[in-house]
Amino acid sequence: MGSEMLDHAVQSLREHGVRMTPQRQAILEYLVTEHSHPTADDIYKALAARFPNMSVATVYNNLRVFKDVGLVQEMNYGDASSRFDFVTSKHYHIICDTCGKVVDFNYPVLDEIEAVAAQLTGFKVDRHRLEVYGTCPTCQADQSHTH
Amino acid sequence: MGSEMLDHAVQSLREHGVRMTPQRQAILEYLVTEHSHPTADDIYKALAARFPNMSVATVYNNLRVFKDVGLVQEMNYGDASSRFDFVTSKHYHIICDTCGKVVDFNYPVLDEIEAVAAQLTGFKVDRHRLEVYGTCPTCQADQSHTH
DNA sequence: TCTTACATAGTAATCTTTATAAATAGTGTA
DNA sequence: TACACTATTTATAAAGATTACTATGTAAGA
Repeated sequence: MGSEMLDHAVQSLREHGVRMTPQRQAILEYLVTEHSHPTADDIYKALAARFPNMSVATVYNNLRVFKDVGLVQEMNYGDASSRFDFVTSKHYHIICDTCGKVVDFNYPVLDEIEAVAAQLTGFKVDRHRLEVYGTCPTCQADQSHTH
Repeated sequence: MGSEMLDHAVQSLREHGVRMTPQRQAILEYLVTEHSHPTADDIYKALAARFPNMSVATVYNNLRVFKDVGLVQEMNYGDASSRFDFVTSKHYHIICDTCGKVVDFNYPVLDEIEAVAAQLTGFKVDRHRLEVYGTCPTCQADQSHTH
């Protein structure tokens, strides 16, 4: 299941003339396997055991490559580091203000707002970005206890 | 007109126990007057003439204060600096991928997606964030010339 | 006016991300 | 399989944005 997505991703990279290296493979695997919306540093730390000499720059380089090929989506919240999400199907994100957890949820793609924006502003629209913010169930529970 | 919003903002700050200083006043004025979605550095540079000794930290401190009181919204795109927008009425933003220009456009507030997200994930929803990306008319023209 | 806590200035420090250059290692081809 | 070409990695420096810190200054109420 995950392996299928991985194979597809590798093939997609090959078609773009991107070479496969062990580090690249590992970063990709991590993104496919974990659904944790990791930061570059998360990935770096997670793979430190297998690749003690891997550079942080390698993580960033590869994330950029994946992004350029369209395999990965970069998300940037406020002050913190960017988070990276392996693109599977169309979904939006909801983010916990307290603990930072990111959860996917499905919702029909908002094509209409793109059309309206284009009409009102004269922009040629490429894409949009939508995120919902709030408090996750866990943090809600914590808050009522502490209170 | 702008003065009314300014007065209201100052009053709102007073109610939150925030002191008014010349620097704070100036930063607030700038945000109300300009509709340019400035970065912290934009503001710093714009006020350098009037406040030659003002620190960048002061700009950041005040922007945070304004944000905490709800007067200002912080927007963060990819790698660049955060941009700050004085909150007037409900509107969304469209951003040019080429030159970075930010333009407001009006669209009915998407309350529904908040409700759906809450139901699907169990989050207590607070707000959402929506941005459209594309190419502004100016950059579209430039691109067809260069081509 | 006096007092006190908050704000500012100035600077150092932190954090994230990118740039650079030399060393390394994929991948197609002979 | 060996070679050559070039992308990739590593290591480190550097850049850029934002925050932390501390002494000094100042707004605002008594």
